[in-house]
Amino acid sequence: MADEREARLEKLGELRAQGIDPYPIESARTHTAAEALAGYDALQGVRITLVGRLMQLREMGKAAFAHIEDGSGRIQIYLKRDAIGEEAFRRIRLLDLGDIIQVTGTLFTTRTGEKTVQVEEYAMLAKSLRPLPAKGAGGDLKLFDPEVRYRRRYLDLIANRDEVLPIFLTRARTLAAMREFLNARGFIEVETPILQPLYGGATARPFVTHHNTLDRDLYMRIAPELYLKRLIAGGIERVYEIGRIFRNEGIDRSHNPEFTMMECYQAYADYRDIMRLVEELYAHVTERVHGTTHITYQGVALDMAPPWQRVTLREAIAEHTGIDYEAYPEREQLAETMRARGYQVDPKLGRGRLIDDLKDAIIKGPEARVKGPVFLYDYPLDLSPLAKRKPGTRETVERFQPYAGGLELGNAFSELNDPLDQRARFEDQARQRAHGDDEAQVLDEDYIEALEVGLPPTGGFGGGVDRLVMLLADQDSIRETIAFPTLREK
RNA sequence: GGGACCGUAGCUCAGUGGCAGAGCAGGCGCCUUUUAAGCGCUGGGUCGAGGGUUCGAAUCCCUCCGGUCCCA
Repeated sequence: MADEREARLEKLGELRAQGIDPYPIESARTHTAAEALAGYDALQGVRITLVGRLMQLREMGKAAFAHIEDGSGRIQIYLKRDAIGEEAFRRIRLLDLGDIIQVTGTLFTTRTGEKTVQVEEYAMLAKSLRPLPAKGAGGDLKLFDPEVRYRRRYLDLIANRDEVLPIFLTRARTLAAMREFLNARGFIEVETPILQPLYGGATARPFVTHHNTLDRDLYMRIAPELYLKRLIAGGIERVYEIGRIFRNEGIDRSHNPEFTMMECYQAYADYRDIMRLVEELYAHVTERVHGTTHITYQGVALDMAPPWQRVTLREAIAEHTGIDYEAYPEREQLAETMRARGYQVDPKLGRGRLIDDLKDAIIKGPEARVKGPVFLYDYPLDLSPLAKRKPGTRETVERFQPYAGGLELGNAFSELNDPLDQRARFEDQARQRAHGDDEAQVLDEDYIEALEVGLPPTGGFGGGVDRLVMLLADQDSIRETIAFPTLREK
């Protein structure tokens, strides 16, 4: 047959001609495949009805073996002419791999020892019109083309279920464990605007959209931060939000334009309190997902149990690169020192961004020395316009980032609550923007007004959920953790 | 943004200037405990798209589209 879809359409037509609805409403499952296998002894002689996708079919003249797979797993079925009747047996030729069927019968064990349903009746539940990825060596379906896997994730889940499904289960458990932990500590889950008149809370370019009735542009949020802190100002002392955020930037193994962020804020806390919160949160989530805090990420053993190592950014960079950036207070001095040690220096980047590059050099890539889990803390002020200055310093803020396995997991600080300082920081950002940095943050008058009403001393954290799932599922690409990652339009 | 590599049947892949191939999947036939079932026969291609070089292009060149990896 030239076209398999045509062949399947013909079979569909034959079913209809025989008065059989190929897409009936009713199904009547009594057990899942896993329940049938697990309850084999108790189910002896009991008529059970299972459903599932037809994954294999081996016809043998007057009998046929097949495997069906439901959400719980796979089970073999045996279709014997003498058991199902002449007419039903002839109808087997109208079955195709991929069809979703229902079988009723009793359990038995074959000569080769496989628990199997001896079918008495079967019915079509949904006719499949397109072929599945084919069996390869070992009898398993094969689908390797990443483009097909991401664009048509359903095929990926059908063909690569054992590898792919656990990742999404890890994702679900991660989210549930986060909420469990935060709820238990009195954090209130809230939802704040995704469509924002101004974007803020992070250093990134936004997606712009348009509201027709208001006839104005709105921005997809790049972070929920400024709204969550408004709620803290309103007296909700512990808040968190888990939701999608959008950053108009490149796509690579650790970046997707839309991704999931968890941000939490706690009044009357500072960044040291938040460090303890974060390490306990991550240990709890790891424990819930894996049953232990000991994990392996890309071959590196990590223990997520508190306390995590704490190293100042300055010390970490000095130890692993030999460059003490505090010794080079001017941008050009630092740039010269970096060039002398073989680092590429982007002439457009300011001093803070150069320090950021040094940080990446010790964390990411094959040369990375810092495996973690670790908190790097005390960051340059000009990179952190929403963080509070460290007492006794001029250019350092109370900020930290957790890292594990080379992954940047989040960002936290003692929140800047001085409205006058905040205004000055925004104005500095505006100057950086005027110098061509289109990721610099924009001044948000309404947010400053909230600070003027009064934001208590507050510690906050924002963490990437997708990256945490990468860590916990031992995946090296964020695309494996997102059901439908962003791809170019084909 | 730069570089390298990849795109051939439903899937996984060979083929690198001379008739478009294999395994599995599909179709037909045989087979009543098989399980990568087996045996026999068999259909299936815009070689990502467009342009160029050549007597001749899946193969060489250019542009574009999509993907992967590395770098920024």
